[in-house]
Amino acid sequence: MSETTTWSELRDRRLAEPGATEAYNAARLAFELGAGVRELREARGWSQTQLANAAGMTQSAVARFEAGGAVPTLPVLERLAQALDVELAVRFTPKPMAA
Amino acid sequence: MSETTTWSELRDRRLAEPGATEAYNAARLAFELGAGVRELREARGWSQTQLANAAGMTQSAVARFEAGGAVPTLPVLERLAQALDVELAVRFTPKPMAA
DNA sequence: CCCGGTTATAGCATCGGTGCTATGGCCTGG
DNA sequence: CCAGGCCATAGCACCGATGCTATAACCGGG
Repeated sequence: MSETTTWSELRDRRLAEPGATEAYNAARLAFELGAGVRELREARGWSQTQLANAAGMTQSAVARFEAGGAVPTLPVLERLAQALDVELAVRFTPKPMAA
Repeated sequence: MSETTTWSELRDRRLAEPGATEAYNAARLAFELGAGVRELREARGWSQTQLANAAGMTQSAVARFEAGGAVPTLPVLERLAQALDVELAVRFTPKPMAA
């Protein structure tokens, strides 16, 4: 994740346009969720294949998701949560304090 | 909808088939999120058109969303949250208790 | 009675996530 | 060296959410 990747390019471009931060935040969410799933999965000692099987998908789908390759949809998140035996919480919370 | 088939019927039916609860939960999430957005919007005294404008979408999209007509995607939720000046929280939480 | 504002719904095009198969690289154990 | 398990990626078809315009229903005030 260094400056040589297209990541920073994309981010800067998106941050440049006003009101484009949402897409960036969504991508960020995807990445964090992927990392979270990976943690939960590894904590259980499962392989991607096992989790995929439990969640009704294939290993490639799990890999893509954990890599943050796409912003996941709520049904998929729900299935993963169910497979990992955790609860998926999606809610609007009052903003902390920032600008 | 409330003529012969009731909500609880639908729920029970879906809960009956194994592995179908995810889709049901996703739909439920869509509905709850739609209601939540409606609350936040009305609390600000905004019209669907105003919110749509602020969120970079059209009134019809907001209406569809509030009606729970489709399971929203994370980018859309992020934009709505930003327009409503709230934070969108999506996370996996340890399950309270089995059911 | 018409008009402006608001919400709901339909129809349609497009974009993107999902699901799948297949493959390659990597490491470990036999 | 070879076999097997694990992960990453590519390519593709399909489905569904999104975005749009247009329209209907409703209600308020002029």
